[in-house]
Amino acid sequence: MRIGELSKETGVPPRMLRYYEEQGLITPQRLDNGYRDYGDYLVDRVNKIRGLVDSGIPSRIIIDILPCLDKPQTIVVRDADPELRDTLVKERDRMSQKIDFLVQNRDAITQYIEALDAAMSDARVAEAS
DNA sequence: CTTCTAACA
DNA sequence: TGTTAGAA
Repeated sequence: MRIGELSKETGVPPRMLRYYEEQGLITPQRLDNGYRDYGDYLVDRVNKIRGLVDSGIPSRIIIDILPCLDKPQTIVVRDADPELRDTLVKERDRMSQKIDFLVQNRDAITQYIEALDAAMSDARVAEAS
């Protein structure tokens, strides 16, 4: 598929899809006319990349994590970089923190929705009488 | 009409 | 990141 379709499928603007490529996150094939040609499997990959990017993980780290996203998790570590490990641990902890934050907000919203429903229910009763 | 690159705001 | 230019 071409960039427009992948953009619709993933919700990632074409501008960013080209940027991902520039960062080495994805390497689409090229058509005879020079247009980028994305395989269907890239839809899933782009969504995962976006998830990582949205989590605030720098692209250089994402490039290293990308292999872990592929189904066969045959992760072969050639260079055990202690600095990278440290960075990833920090990023993972930030993610956990963000998740906890989201869970709290979700619960708060859920409670508010329940209060809304109750209020609407009361209003309906009042209007009926 | 869609995409490409490069560059500006 | 959005947008715009001219070209394919």
